[in-house]
Amino acid sequence: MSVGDLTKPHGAGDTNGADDTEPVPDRLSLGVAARLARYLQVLTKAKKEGKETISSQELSSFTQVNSTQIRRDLSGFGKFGKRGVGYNVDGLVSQIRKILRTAGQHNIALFGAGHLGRAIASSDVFADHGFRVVAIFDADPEKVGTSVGALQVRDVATVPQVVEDEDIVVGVLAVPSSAAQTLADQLVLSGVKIIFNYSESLLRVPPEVTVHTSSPAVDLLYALYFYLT
Amino acid sequence: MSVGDLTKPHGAGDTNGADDTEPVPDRLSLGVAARLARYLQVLTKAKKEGKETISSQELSSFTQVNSTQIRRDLSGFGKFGKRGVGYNVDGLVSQIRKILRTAGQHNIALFGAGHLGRAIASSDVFADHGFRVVAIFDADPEKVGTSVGALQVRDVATVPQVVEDEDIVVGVLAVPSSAAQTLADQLVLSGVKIIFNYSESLLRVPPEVTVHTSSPAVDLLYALYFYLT
DNA sequence: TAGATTGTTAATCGATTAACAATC
DNA sequence: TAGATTGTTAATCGATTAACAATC
Repeated sequence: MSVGDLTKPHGAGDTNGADDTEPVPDRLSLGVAARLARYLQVLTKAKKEGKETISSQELSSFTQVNSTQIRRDLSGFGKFGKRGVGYNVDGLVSQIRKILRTAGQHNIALFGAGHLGRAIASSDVFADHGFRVVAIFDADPEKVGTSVGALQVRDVATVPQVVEDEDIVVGVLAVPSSAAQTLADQLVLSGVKIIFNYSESLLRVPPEVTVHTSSPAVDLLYALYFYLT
Repeated sequence: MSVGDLTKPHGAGDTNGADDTEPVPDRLSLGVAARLARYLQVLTKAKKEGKETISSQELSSFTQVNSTQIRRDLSGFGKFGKRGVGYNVDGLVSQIRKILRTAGQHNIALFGAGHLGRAIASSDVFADHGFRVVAIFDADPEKVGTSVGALQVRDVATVPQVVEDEDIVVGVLAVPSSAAQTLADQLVLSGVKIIFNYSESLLRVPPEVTVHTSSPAVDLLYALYFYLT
């Protein structure tokens, strides 16, 4: 993923007047996109807890993002809030989904049927955001054919076929380091453009493919630093 | 964690001249700290793969951070690289650890002995960065006393005692949403200041406590957005 | 030497935030 | 109405990056 050319400020160049949803600009800046995704996470949880309305101040306390910035981020796309009241949780969720263009369903292939793989498959973190785990693979022949939730573990040899048949957009690697690069190569060959890496290895992929490496320890280091100082 | 007052630029106010390590400023800016932690993650993996030297360009390709910025981030603290060669991996790891003040060992208590808990306990993501899981808890009486790796699952009633005895700095919640807030409350009462939340719930904690919520789906949404546009 | 890569400058651009009028 | 919270302005400050001399 190149980072150099995504900087058009959101909302720039709008020419319409009295609507309450501005046209979504071509491309959000990296920061805005990241924050919107973050708001969405909190909103989704808030919705589960039955909250109907949320203020920028509340969103701020859960996201660590300044409340002015939250209002600014949102007001760039329309007037979603009610003064004196806050934002409607449901409404805001669908607005942000629209802005992030992730209102649809996206299919995930999961690699590794160990503890981590099973944890991911049974969790609804992904499901809440429109991602569905539609296939699980494991290199261990003994695991192939066994069930994980409603899915049967598949043989990794069938990856290209399954990617095509199931319209898979994201590959999630919950496998040992030793297996990760080979699987990444297969995913790339099969046309998958987004790889989520939970393994310890550094993946080498072509520039058009995005690898996101999970980094709980990095996040911890970061939190610890601000705790220690 | 308040975000408003951490903005002193790194390296500002230095008065020394001809050393190769500048004094570490009082507090890194949020961005620099986050990036340094990120570099550390890649360096740690590179080290495992036997790499002795790494260039800012290589670091850039694995971190998505511009190579100029990497050089700039590092040169703020000293001249760690060799022109024409790059950075020594080992050396850079210890320099960054020193800058982040996380060179020591820090103890973690893990909550939840399900799939996710076991995956975390058996992984070395944390161990690689000096974090050690020293206690595992579970609310299920049937699991208490069973083994997870070298550790025995403990009763959650013993949390305050264990936090004190084992000098626990971080609590990691790998439990269902329904249990998360209660455990967070207990951790706060026991004096733990950093909570890592893998559950689906929004945790309410006092301002001096930092909650980091894991958000793979948020990261995916973000990646997907830039893939779709 | 020739090639590579750092360290650093200088300029730009976006992010951040306090403050407050508008208004629910 | 009184209280609360949004939407927006205006000003500041930090992040970002191209470019290149220094030097391994």
